[in-house]
Amino acid sequence: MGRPPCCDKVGIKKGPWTPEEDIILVTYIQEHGPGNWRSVPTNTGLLRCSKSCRLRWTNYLRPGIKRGNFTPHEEGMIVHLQALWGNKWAAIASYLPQRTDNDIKNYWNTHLKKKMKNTQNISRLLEGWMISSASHKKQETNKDCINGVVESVDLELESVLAFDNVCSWDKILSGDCYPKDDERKLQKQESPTLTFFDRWLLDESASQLEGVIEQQVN
DNA sequence: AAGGCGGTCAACCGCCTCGTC
DNA sequence: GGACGAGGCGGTTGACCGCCT
Repeated sequence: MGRPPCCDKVGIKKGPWTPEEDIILVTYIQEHGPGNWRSVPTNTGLLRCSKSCRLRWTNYLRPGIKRGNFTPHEEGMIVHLQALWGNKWAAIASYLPQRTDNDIKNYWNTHLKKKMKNTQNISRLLEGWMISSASHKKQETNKDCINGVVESVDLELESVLAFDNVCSWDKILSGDCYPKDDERKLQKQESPTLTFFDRWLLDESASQLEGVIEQQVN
């Protein structure tokens, strides 16, 4: 016998919240404050599970939530923190107080994971070329060239993980680099119109790969 | 015009953690 | 120390939307 559900499923409404339900929930929380979610459905008459009420509040209705596009800085923070901690979305969200863990998780799954995969694929492709070129006459030259590209990929990765060159990787690992310091430093910088990944995928990698391919052909 | 398809994101599910008794 | 309950968390789902054919 497993644990009983958090609330009686009979008569519980599911699916998207209506504006009326939102108003009821917000009004109640403004009067009583968030917490004691178990009593919220009973006291408000909402036909929602207590968990659903909490989730609606924390992910959507809570004041101070920033919606819309993520800035390059936020993107860099997410990539960096995800690399450090893995899928600890709540911990990552604590460094981005205007974003919810759900938002960050969705953004990672729909945008960043794809970009990271592209980067890894290109890196793997280059390594593959390195192996296949072993029998080639220009083996050493190619190897050096491809090694250089792979190295630059690593360096770029390191730089983005280090908040776009604001903080060194060593410092981050040692815990000497905190988001608030970086925010101040970043405020002095021009905001790039493209993210690192966009720039890298569009420009840097394209031109470098062209060079490698040209060498392979020649 | 309409059906297919993929991307996005709000919401749900079930497990985990922590506090209380 | 263990049972129980509430809240927290991460993975997953499904509705919706826009684009493509």
